[in-house]
Amino acid sequence: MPRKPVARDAVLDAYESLLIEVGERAATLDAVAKRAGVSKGGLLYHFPNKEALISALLERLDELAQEDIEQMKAAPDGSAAYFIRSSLWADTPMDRAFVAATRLAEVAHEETRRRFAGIQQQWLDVLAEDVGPEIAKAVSYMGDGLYFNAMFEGGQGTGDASREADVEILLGVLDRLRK
Amino acid sequence: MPRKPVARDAVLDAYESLLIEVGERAATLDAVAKRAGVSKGGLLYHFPNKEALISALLERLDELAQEDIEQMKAAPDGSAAYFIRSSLWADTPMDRAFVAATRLAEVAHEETRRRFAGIQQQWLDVLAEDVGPEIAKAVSYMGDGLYFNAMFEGGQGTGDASREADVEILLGVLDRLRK
DNA sequence: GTCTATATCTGGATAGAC
DNA sequence: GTCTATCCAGATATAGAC
Repeated sequence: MPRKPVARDAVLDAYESLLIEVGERAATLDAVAKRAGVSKGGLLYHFPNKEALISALLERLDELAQEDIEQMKAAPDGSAAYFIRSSLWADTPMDRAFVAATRLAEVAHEETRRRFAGIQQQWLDVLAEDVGPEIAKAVSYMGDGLYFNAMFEGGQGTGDASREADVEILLGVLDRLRK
Repeated sequence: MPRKPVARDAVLDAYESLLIEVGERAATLDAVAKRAGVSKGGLLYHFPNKEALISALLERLDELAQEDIEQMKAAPDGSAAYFIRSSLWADTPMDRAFVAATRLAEVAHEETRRRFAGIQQQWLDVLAEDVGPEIAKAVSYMGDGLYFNAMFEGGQGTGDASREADVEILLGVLDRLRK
């Protein structure tokens, strides 16, 4: 099994962090290299160009999303409740990869959008098994709304208790809909 | 009453369109000038720098948002239903200004984010009058989720009937919650 | 594998002619 | 008011030394 070099991962982590913290525009190769503690040349050895960096990020996102879907399916109180709870920023590897990728999608990166659509659809399918197709839509949109709102407010959704309260409210709404 | 020059509006329209269609990154002064049919120098006569362009866009957004809030309050079947319906991309002046501004918010433009938060809060207040604070949250998030999803999929949410069906579903869910 | 130096290009902005 | 010409900074990417 070929082990990936650590420097490569460090670069990818740095790129991800910068996308989250300062946005796509400021996540330059210079900034990424500096954050990762390598030179620009060093960075470009691992990722020949910026697209390669993006591709690697999307690969990572897909892997983490698959794991997340499994977790969701196995959630004891149902995938819908799991989904709503996980729509809160928790700084997990999945959250980080997802938000980072979102920054790219906004910049009209088509490949990124396609990936999102795929993940989205899988979520919806799992939700439909739990609560049926209609409520699945409602849950899916609520979760997305929560997610995007949290993203907007402070770069990294810095610990605001109000969103957590909102999660409780949405879980309450879900219960009402289940009946 | 001082009439604003048409060229100025043309420039602003061009900037808005480009933000929607190609994203923040590609909405350069060059591109905006070309789209508006003026030279870069001509553009910079009306807007001395890019920030001025952004400010003007946010002003426009605020004006349109205030009008929208009034419409929402006056909606015959309640503000919640109005809100859900208006979360679909309809290529209205309001939609255009909103989505364009979203592109900036993603790029971590703080002023833009503040404006969004303000509008968001006003919507929530109006919704709460209609359906109470809890359901207001649910409706708000569903609407936002719908909005962002539509935004993501094709630059301008090019006429897909499936989202319209989703609106009907969400209206149905709203009815169930109202009881 | 990683670094330095450098080439190339593009975007934002200024200066001044018309 | 609008244009052309130009400057400057910063971003991507290449070349080649170590």
